[in-house]
Amino acid sequence: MAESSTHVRPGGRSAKVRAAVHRAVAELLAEEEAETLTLPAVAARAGVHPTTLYRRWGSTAQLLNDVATSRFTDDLVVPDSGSLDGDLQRWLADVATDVADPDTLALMRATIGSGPAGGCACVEDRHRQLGAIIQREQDRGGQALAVETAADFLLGPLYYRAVFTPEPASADWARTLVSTYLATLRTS
Amino acid sequence: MAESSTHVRPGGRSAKVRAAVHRAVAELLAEEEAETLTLPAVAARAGVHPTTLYRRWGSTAQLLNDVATSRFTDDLVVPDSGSLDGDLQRWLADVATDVADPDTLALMRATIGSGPAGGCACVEDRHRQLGAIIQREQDRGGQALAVETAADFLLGPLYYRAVFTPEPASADWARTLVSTYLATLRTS
DNA sequence: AAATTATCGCACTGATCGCTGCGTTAGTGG
DNA sequence: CCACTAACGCAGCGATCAGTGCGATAATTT
Repeated sequence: MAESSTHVRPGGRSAKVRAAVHRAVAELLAEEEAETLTLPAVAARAGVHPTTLYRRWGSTAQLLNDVATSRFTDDLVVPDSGSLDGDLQRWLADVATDVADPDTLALMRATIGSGPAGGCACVEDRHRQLGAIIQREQDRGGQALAVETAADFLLGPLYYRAVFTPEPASADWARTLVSTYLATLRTS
Repeated sequence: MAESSTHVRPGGRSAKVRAAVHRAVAELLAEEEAETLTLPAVAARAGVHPTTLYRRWGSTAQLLNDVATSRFTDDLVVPDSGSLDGDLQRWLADVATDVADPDTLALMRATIGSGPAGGCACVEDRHRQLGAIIQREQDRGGQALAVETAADFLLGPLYYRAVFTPEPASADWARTLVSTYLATLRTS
């Protein structure tokens, strides 16, 4: 409603505040328990007045959602290795490395706990990237894979290990996972 | 430290308070956002004085961990269907049904967000059950499977769907997952 | 049955959170 | 360069949270 009347102002200061707040959230989650992640605490760490946070984000849930969406959305274009196998190996290894970082993991946990939509914000972009890889294979003349099924078998175990087990998966493990998955496709 | 001098007292009242508090946590998580899950709020819902919660649990993180451990630990013995396939199908379908419940999901999200050990508390017992099923197959003379790998392929996609996607998996989908997994084992 | 002690309820205090007007600063368009 | 307005800082106000002695209750032991 009235989307033309609200002039968004992404200029210097707003962007700077936003970046400082995002960094503060990441830092606090990295060093302390999620319990202490309150708006005044984030404001103090970011060197920003608490009022700003109450106005722009309103609650820690919305703030976390914003941070997570921003953090887990990269314009990264997966390099074309020429084959589906190569593309998936490289991509999933990168994802595994990213998820293995304790700080990243802390952000994911907090975001998941902030609400029902929290989990989606963490993997939304990964789904998009996986879809792009599969689409590329299809354009190459290869088989057409279901994105959902591929996500279940590739992202599923990866994120499961990260969130539900004491130690996350490695990049090598991710590559093995891709090989196993593709082998399954050939035999079925 | 002096573990023999502190007599644990699981008698009537303590157990009653504990049950009321656990129920209150589940109720509040089911109907409200996780943000409002504070110790006084839980106490009010449970009809218990807040002081009791501060003394026995100390923080919402520890309380959630206790509730989750209790909730996701059932002495349920998986019925012996005679085959690994049957055992797994039945068991994973039950797990899927359990995880598909919105209230259960809310408890899981909150527990994950409460700390690094939160996720483990949710699946610890599932791992134990899976191990028991695999051990039974081995005793039957069947193949010896790695529990970790089986968990990756079975629990992984299931919990991934539940936590990271808008709608969780169904029992039928879980059964299909078991079939696919066992087929993979035969061809490798 | 009486003594013991773990556990809970009550009253109370400081600290902090969530939030709201109001003035000021700094990007944006003419 | 100037007007305009979105965004931020400041001061301050309830409300609630986290935590602490102290007495009462009830489970356990002797």
